[in-house]
Amino acid sequence: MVDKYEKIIELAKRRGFLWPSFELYGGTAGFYDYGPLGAMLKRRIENVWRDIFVINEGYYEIEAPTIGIEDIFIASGHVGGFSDPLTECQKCHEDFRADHLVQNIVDMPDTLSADELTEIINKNNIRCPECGGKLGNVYEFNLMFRTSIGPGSKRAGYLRPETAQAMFVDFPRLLKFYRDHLPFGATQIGKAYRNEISPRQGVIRLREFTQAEAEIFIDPRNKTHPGFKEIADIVLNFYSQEGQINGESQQISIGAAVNTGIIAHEFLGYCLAITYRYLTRVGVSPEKLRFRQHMKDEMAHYAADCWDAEILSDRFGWIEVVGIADRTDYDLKAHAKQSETDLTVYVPYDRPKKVERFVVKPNMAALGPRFKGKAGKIANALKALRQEELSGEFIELTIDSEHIKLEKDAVVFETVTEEIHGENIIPHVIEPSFGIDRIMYSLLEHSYFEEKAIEEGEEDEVRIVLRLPPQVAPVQAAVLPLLTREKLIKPAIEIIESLRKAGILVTFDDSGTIGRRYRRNDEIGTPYSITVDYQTLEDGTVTIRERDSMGQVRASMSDIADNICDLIYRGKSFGNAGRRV
RNA sequence: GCGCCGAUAGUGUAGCGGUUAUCACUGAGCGUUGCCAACGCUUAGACUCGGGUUCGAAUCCCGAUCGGCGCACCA
Repeated sequence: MVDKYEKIIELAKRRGFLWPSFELYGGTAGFYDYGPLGAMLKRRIENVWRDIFVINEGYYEIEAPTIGIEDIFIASGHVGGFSDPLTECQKCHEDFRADHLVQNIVDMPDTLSADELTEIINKNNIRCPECGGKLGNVYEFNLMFRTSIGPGSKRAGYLRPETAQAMFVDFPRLLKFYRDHLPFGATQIGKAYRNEISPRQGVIRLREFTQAEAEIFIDPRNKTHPGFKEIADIVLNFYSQEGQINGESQQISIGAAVNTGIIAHEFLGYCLAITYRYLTRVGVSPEKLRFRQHMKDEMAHYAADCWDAEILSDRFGWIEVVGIADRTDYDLKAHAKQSETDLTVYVPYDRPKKVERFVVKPNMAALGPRFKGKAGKIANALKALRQEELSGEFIELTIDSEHIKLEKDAVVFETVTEEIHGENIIPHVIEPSFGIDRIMYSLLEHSYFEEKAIEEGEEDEVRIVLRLPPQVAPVQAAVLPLLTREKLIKPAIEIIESLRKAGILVTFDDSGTIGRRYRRNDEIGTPYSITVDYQTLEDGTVTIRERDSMGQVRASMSDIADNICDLIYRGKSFGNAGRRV
């Protein structure tokens, strides 16, 4: 049985969307090349993402190295947490999580090093749970690709396992760029790398893949979104925590989902909405799309709420293509700690707050000469005292088990009223994270149709057509002379030139019959075919043929580029592109 | 990593120890062709890799690689 996955992969290979990498040398699992059409399709998918997140939401794009230094991934937890301690049975060669094997013997097995785990296994004579064989030395399998920076191996570098970290690391710069105002966001589209143990399923699980991520920094006390009203009525297919327990999803509006607490807050709801708009705009079928909430135990401990956009695929079922999480202040805190840098935002109050503060000022001019080296300690001890303790005739202190008695003029204190104009807060981070490769595969699958040709007397001809949205189709128009005649080729070339000047990717094809050429273009999703015939020579008109309906209109050659641009980018209906034929 | 199955032109396939590796589609060229995979002629193109058995291997055996499925893994 040939399923849709096989058909897509076969088409993708044959027509130049996806090729296994290094195929000449036998290929390597987990790597794919994007061929000429695939690269263009991917670029267009990314550009729609840019249009939404960068241009319309205003989250500027940055570009950081794909290699990161060790500190970053210590802070992010990938150095310590993105690996598992494994031990292999010497007899049956089964791999086991070493920390799981010793969890009944020691308290915190996940804090132990590989060597410590090996020792514990040997001491306690732990054997293979499967066959009772001897277990080998414990080793850390980290899913990051490690390399070294510069000569030697002193400075470790890692290929980034996600694009997100750069936005956290650049936080102080971004904050200045956005002139100290929350909320703001930054995005990145780029490669990420994970050394998967056993990648499979084509482009669904890759060792090198493309992410499009946004990190949006918001005020933790205000998780509303100014654009929420505008999207509140959008109905999505929700698969909530509760829904998963009951095994059913529900169709409700985002507004209702936020009001009833299914979605934690407006900002996440808004991100779900733009994710929905994005995915359907690039060609994902809405009925094969759902938003699944992470279960409590599935969510990272620091996350406030997390939703995945999942797409239904023929072979793999529901696959995760987008993750949308409220990561709270976890990442900024982690980097603040690791870098010993303040990663907070000063947020002014609407009105300054009056705060009463008790201020103690030790009289250092008196304490210094009298206590010499101890003066500092005494001063600090004085500052810690309360008003009652300072108000007596004498002040008594014990410093380093030495009793000290001071006159009351050793210190001045007062209660001052200060105006506080704001405070430093650690923003919370909303992270929509898109897997571009998976999205591209999904929309190939959702765009792929086989149609029975309706010609009479013909055998069961099947028309393969890729119904990609015109704005992401790699080839946007084909120009076809009806016959291979010099007279017809000449105007065709003129048309090609005008389309190219307008930024339209266009192909020329005069090989084979016109029907064959239409079919070739249907298969790669070319939305429009422009055919030059003998009437063109008489009145300067051509036919435009629409991929999906196979209908045709006759339109003027003189403004053909504008006409095609309107069809592709500006939502002009095909019927308005010319006179029906 | 483990187990099972598989790998032949661009694609899909036949061949399962013995000529020059089958067929279809596809691609290219020429002719023909007045709008949906027409036709004729010409032409291009493959046994995943490495060992072994054998007089002889695409075919049998072993290993590797890749792919599919199941297990494990998927912060």
